[in-house]
Amino acid sequence: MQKLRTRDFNLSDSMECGQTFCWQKHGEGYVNADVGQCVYVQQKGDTLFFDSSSQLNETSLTEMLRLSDPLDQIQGEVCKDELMRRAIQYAPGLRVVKDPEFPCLISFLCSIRNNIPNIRKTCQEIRRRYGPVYRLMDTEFHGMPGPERLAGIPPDELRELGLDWRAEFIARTSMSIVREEVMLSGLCQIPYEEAHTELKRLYGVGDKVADCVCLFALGHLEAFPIDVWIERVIQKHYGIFTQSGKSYAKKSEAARAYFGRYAGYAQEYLYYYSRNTF
DNA sequence: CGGCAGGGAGGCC
DNA sequence: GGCCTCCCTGCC
Repeated sequence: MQKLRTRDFNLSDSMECGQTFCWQKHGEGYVNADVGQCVYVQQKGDTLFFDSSSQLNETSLTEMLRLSDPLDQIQGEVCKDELMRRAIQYAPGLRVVKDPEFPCLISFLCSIRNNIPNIRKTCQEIRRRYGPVYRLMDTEFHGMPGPERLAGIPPDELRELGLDWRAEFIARTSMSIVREEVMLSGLCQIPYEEAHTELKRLYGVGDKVADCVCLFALGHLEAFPIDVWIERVIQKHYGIFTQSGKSYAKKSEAARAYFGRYAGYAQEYLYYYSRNTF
């Protein structure tokens, strides 16, 4: 096990807040097998203990967990009101993750009108049946298959994994990636709006899923995904976000204008806080 | 007046 | 949630 000292970071809050389906609880820590290898991390106090199936340096882990994000500054900038102050206080060590693009995209296609346990289950079923196997800590872990593999599976076969009608989204989106109709790599270097528009060209990817990929995989920290929970928070506390229009685009744009360049972090704090306390 | 873009509503997957 | 279709509105 390697060691990495951290500050202002809480692993379990970051893993359990609902932002990632690439990381899974394992023993006293969490495992991510979707990065071309298998990575294990656990936290004791301010120290992270980590291990991996091939090799992983501190820099890579720092990127995956966004440990270099200036959290003090971020929280200072998004803390615009009393509710946000409480939401930050509820999980001050919560950081946005940086998950790999394709697995993140697939997991959020699985999330469409689905509950978290079932999202985890269906994602894991895809990994178990089609993904590469890694060995770590005397245990086998399956990672998310790549687009080439997924595109070759008949939608009906995917459907039976519990994916139902989402299978069509996954099959067609995977095919589009294989055909390079949309280039996932590269979307982190172009502006958020352009990446969002580009992602929506994929069949099954709408405003919300595109924002999740922008935030959790591409590092576009201004992305503000609006799901039913965040929508409730908006209705109850941020009526101002609906003043210039009730469409998704207008509301998320208003949230970005209000919270600023780190609106995605604000969304995470609000999401986690509201789901666990309201 | 017509044509057409944009947003809301409902049904279906 | 996303897609599709229908319908209303607003605009030049």
